[in-house]
Amino acid sequence: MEEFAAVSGISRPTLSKYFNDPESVRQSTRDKVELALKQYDYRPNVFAVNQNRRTTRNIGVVLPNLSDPFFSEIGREVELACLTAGYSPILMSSHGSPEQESRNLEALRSLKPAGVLLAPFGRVSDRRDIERFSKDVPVVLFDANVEGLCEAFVGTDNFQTVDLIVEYLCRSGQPPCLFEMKSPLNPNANKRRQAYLESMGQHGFEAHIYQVDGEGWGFEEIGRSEGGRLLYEGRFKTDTILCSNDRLAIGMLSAAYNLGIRVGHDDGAALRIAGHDDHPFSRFTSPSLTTIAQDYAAIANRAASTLFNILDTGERLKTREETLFEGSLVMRNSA
Amino acid sequence: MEEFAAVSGISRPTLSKYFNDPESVRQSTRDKVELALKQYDYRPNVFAVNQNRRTTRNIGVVLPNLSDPFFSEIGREVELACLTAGYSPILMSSHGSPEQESRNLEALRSLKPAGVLLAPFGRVSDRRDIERFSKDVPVVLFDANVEGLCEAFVGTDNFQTVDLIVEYLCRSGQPPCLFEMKSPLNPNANKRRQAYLESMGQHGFEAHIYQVDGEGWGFEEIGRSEGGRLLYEGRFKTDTILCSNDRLAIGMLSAAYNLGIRVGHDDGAALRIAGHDDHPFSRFTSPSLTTIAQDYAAIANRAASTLFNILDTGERLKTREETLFEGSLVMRNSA
DNA sequence: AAGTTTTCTTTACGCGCGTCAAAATAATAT
DNA sequence: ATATTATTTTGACGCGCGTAAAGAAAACTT
Repeated sequence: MEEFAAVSGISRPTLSKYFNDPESVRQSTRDKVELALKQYDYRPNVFAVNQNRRTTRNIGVVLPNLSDPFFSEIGREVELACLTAGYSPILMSSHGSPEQESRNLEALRSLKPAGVLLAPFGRVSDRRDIERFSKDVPVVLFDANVEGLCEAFVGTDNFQTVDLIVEYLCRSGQPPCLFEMKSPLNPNANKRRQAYLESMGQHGFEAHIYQVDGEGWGFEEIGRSEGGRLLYEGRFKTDTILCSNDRLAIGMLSAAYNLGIRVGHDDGAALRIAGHDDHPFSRFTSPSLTTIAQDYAAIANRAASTLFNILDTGERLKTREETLFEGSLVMRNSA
Repeated sequence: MEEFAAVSGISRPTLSKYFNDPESVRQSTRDKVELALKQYDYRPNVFAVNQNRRTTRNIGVVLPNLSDPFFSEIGREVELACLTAGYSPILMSSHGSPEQESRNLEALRSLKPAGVLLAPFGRVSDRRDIERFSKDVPVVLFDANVEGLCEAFVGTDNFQTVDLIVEYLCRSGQPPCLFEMKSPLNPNANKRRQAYLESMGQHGFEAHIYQVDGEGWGFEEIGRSEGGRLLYEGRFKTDTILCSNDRLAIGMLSAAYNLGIRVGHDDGAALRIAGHDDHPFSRFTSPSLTTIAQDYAAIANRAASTLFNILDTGERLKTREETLFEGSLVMRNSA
């Protein structure tokens, strides 16, 4: 930097100022720097820069599971938003393990991130770890909520979306049963169950909930084996099944196919299956999956901009914000 | 560190030595440090540490597209291998864009990584950028090769895998046609075409290759629209189609379903479809997809250990290594 | 026990940059 | 043209650690 200061004709402290914020120096000097920058391609040493700053321009992006295309897509949106705002996103996947989530936060700590965008596991997350971390670093949650923690939460209004699809299913055929896991990892699943009950009540139909065992992130497999078993045994009270998420639905579609049950909304079909999330693969299932599309982009951008606001003003939010976006019905062939 | 040296009764330089490599100090002092470590939870400042080292213990892991579950799974394996070996993986996705790949390498440069594990785009990658980067940092390629560049390449033997599935298909029914994209981004696709031609020749059958237009990473969509068109027009010369990868096959299965064509290897079926890669979703398609399983774990671990060897010895490989693992046939219901 | 080897302590410098205070300069206002 | 304000320069210190040299201490050898 010393050398670059020499050749650019600008003093080192001013250069330092420039690299921290180009707008903070006079136009004429900015031009000089940028001219020299073209000839000598100097770049400040990341480590030296960050050593002296109390906080960096890094943003931690922590996702529960990158192997799930849902998260990798929303992660991409978030990453992009960080880049656009001049921050450096650091992507971390917790690989389906809440312990890894805590470890990721701990690892982030030493990178002194300016803020963190966290899609937590929810109920399974270690509340204390998240709480402790968010004391030191501003955290905005998205996708899954952890009640009362962190600066803000951005997600989808499950009551709106579930009502949307329940209403559609009731209107177009038999009222739906709900198919879900017995002990959902995800708070959204619980919201959706409540929403289902509420919505069925409003429409004057009896609710039927089918909960199956299964652990971990193998939703498709659970949907296929357990959902298939229920189908085989003829346990569902109606011919319409609303799955708590698309991955369960994908598994159940697979099971139905193997059992020779025709799924769809046309005359020859014996079963309707619907999902939730508009998973990237849901348009390629056989038949294609009727589902609810969450507004990935809106959620990601709002979460990011909420965080950037906190960072810009330099002060935490006085009251915790919760923003819920509406989803939309995606009508395909399975229901 | 000064303070921690005081309370632990160890001099600061020795502490520094300990943190660089705990094995490098005497057992008794190691115990003292670790005892003190429990009471005072001191951790060296990452940035200060890396500022002084010419190279860090960071490993860049660059993948072409995290939205593809194939890559996210192999990425996970690689990450794990790095962690186990005591390195810090830094995951980067190029989001389907070769330009982003170059940008990722450029961004990695300032993090002074000890080495990089790169799954390149292949033909579309910017050879010069990769070449220039690998001059400064040891790079091991995996999944897709870039001829002659970097220290080593680890992947799958497409000639073995394609021959395996071609042989199976020929033996169990009509010989397969090959379905692929016109201008594949990926060198593996080209290898597979060659392998298909070779294998068909060996088995004494006529080869039929169907190449379709389409750009980008929407393989499923291309498989469905273009593959569906070919199916609809009855263009395939045999009733067996080998898709260049699973994602194309998934799209084509979807198309076949929509056209009312029954896919499978039993009597009532009119079409057989096979894929390549054992994509995480291939077991949940309708019907489930017969395909080739690559040995993700072996590839990831070999790529990682090759890199670690280079880092440990401190010297580049004299001759570029190419390691190809064999894949295995996964017989399911689609063929 | 004396000599040898290994490991540790002391002391000191430097990495590349952020940042502060005082002085110098440039831009703007009167 | 002079006073005022905004910006830059000079000079200097410190961040937290790696690392080198020389001497002290501990461990091992025979």
